[in-house]
Order: sequence, then structure tokens, then C-alpha cells
Amino acid sequence: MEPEELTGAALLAACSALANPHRLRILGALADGRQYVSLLARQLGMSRPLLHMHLQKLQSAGLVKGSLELSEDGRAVKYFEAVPFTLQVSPQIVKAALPTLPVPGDHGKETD
Amino acid sequence: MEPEELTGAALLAACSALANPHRLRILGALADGRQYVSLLARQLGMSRPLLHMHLQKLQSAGLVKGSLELSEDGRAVKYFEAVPFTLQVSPQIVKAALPTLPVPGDHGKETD
DNA sequence: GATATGTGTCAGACTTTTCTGACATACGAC
DNA sequence: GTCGTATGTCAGAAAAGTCTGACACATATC
Repeated sequence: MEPEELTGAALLAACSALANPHRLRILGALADGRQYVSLLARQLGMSRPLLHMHLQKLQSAGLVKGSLELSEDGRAVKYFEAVPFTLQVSPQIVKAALPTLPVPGDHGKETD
Repeated sequence: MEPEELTGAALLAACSALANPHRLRILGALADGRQYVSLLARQLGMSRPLLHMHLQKLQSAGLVKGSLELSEDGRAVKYFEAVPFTLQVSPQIVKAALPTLPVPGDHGKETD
């Protein structure tokens, strides 16, 4: 996530993912190390479907990474870990990312 | 906005302010230099009330600064400029900011 | 079998954000 | 006065985001 390859879409996705107190807490908790969903939900005091949704958004932005594994006793366990990114934002960086920012009323498809 | 003084509330406010394509465009446009509201609205192709709202959010987060001035011919003109900030975010930085992140279900007032 | 653990997903309600159109003010020029 | 510029604000609609409760599955243990 160096400034050179920071697209407007990636910047927007990252900021949107970080624009929620729950997701900040989740990311902060994963900074210590990987954890699986159900336990993380108990630690943070939130419902599992809700945590699932927030993790999904964080993963879509590339801020966390999940991997489904099989524990020794055979149960499926999904671990999440924080991606070691460093996001840097300044007015100039935002300006540089604008050309790759999707237009709101644009649905792609117009390459005639 | 050095990491040392980045509170959870400030981080959340900044990310929330940046989590919108219009506001990214506004901030990018102001990276070139100051501009007044009505002209900026025409340049960005958005309604003035809408731009006003977005500028308000950017200002609340401390990302832009507005100043109402009197032009030479006596008309009131409000100029906005980008604050020269540099926001840096990483899992560790988020974790460090968590203690100063307001609790969702907290309305202050409970110091009995 | 029943109970515990883990996984994922869905509909619907609720809340927040976004956006428009209309209204208000003030000043200068015709 | 009327027209143009600038400013700010408001109510209400529309869209997006958030959250819960229930459902599904699988595996291990009692």
C-alpha cells in the first residue's frame, strides 16, 4: 500500500472500512495476533453475525485476511489476522489518487 | 496529526470524513489551493447545499479550514483550504488509539 | 439421540448518511 | 425596484449502512 500504487478506489475502500468504531476495535484486536471469529466476538462483546459483517468489510478493503482451518479435533475454525499495511493520507496524496476514483454515477461499460 | 496525539475519536472522524468520493474530490481540489464555495460547487458539478454539508464534515474532522472574507467589491465570500495534515494508519496505530475511542453506547454523564 | 462447539447466511427492522429543492439573508450594478 | 452574485439553513425524501434473531450446516462429546 505504498503511495505509488494507492488507487482512489483502494483509498476510499480503506477509509470506509476504518470509518466505524467496531471495525477499529476489531483491527486493533487483531494487531496482537490472529484470532478466530467466535472467540473474537465474545472478546469484543458483539454478536457473531455482526462481527462477520464487519470482518467482511475489512477483508474487502484488504485490511485483514481470513483463513479457514481445521483444528486438531476436526472442527472448522476461521482465523483472521491483520494485514501489516501502512496507509498514509494527505491532501496531495488524495489529489494524486483522484484519477483512479470511480465516478459515482458510473457502472463501468462504456469502452466504445 | 502525529501518531502521538492521534486519538481514537480523531482517527474515526478523519476516516469517516474521507469515506466518501465527493469529499475526496473536494479535498483533492483544495490541495491545489484555496477556493470559495460557490465556484467550487460549479467546478465539481454538485449543488451548493451538498457541498456545504461535505465541507462541514471535512472541517469538523480538521481536514479543511474555512474563512469568511470580504472581497474588494464588498461581497461576503467564504474560502476553504486544505489543512496540510498527514494521516498515518496501521494496525498498531489503530490499537494504540483504541483507549481514546468513545464507547458506542456512551452518552457521557455517568460520573456519580 | 441431545448438547456443545465451530462455520455461514438470510430477511427485516432500525439508524445514519446523503441529497434535493426551497427558503432566508446581504451586497453591487443596472 | 429588479437582477445578479455571494452566503446560510431547513424539512423531507432517498439511499446506504448497521444490527438482531433465526435459520442452515458440520464435528466431537455425552
